[in-house]
Amino acid sequence: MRIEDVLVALDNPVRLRVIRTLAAGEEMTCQEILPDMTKSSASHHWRVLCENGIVEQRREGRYLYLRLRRADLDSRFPGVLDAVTNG
Amino acid sequence: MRIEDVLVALDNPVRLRVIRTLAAGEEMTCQEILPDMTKSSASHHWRVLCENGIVEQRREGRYLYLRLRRADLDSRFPGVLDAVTNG
DNA sequence: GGTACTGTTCGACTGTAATCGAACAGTACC
DNA sequence: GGTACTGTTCGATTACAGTCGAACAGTACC
Repeated sequence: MRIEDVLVALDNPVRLRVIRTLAAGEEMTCQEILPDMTKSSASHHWRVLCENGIVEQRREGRYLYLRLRRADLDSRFPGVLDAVTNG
Repeated sequence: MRIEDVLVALDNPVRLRVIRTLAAGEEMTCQEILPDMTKSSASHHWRVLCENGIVEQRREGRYLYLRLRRADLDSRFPGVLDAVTNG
């Protein structure tokens, strides 16, 4: 988990919104998080968030649940996630 | 000082290198920090770093000294700068 | 004033990320 | 099997950031 990758994922208004949404509650389905966005665009952001270690997925039937990797991020880069979510 | 702006400034390998260089020592002249880069390109990065609150400038004759705004960043977003500099 | 230096600004080019629609794969349910 | 839904992948378009060279502004020093 490299800070460079985390920063790539964080430097985007859509992904920042996703992270803040996930930080507020528990795991959510993709459509719950970005209902207004095209599925292809949203899928692109899921991939970036996953590959860069911000989020992990859980498949349940045809639904995909996203969950913030808060513990991993807090232990590896303490303060970063708080800075993002607290503004 | 918004976290969004800070993240924009941090998501770039050149600027990350500048920040780490400045974090190691004290204030430095522009040319000391990026001796290998075109002046116009370097100047572009100074502007981003300044406008987004990462760095402050001090003019001395024809030299420009850059200094990391460590105290401001640490108090506003504790942990972020450490995450960047410590890897 | 003239020369040498530091950094800025401008225009142009290039590469890449974000976006979309359409086609697809997988699952659920009838 | 057929239909409906979730999310992925592909190709194409668009917008923007990074880069460069050239011209410029300001300072220093002779």
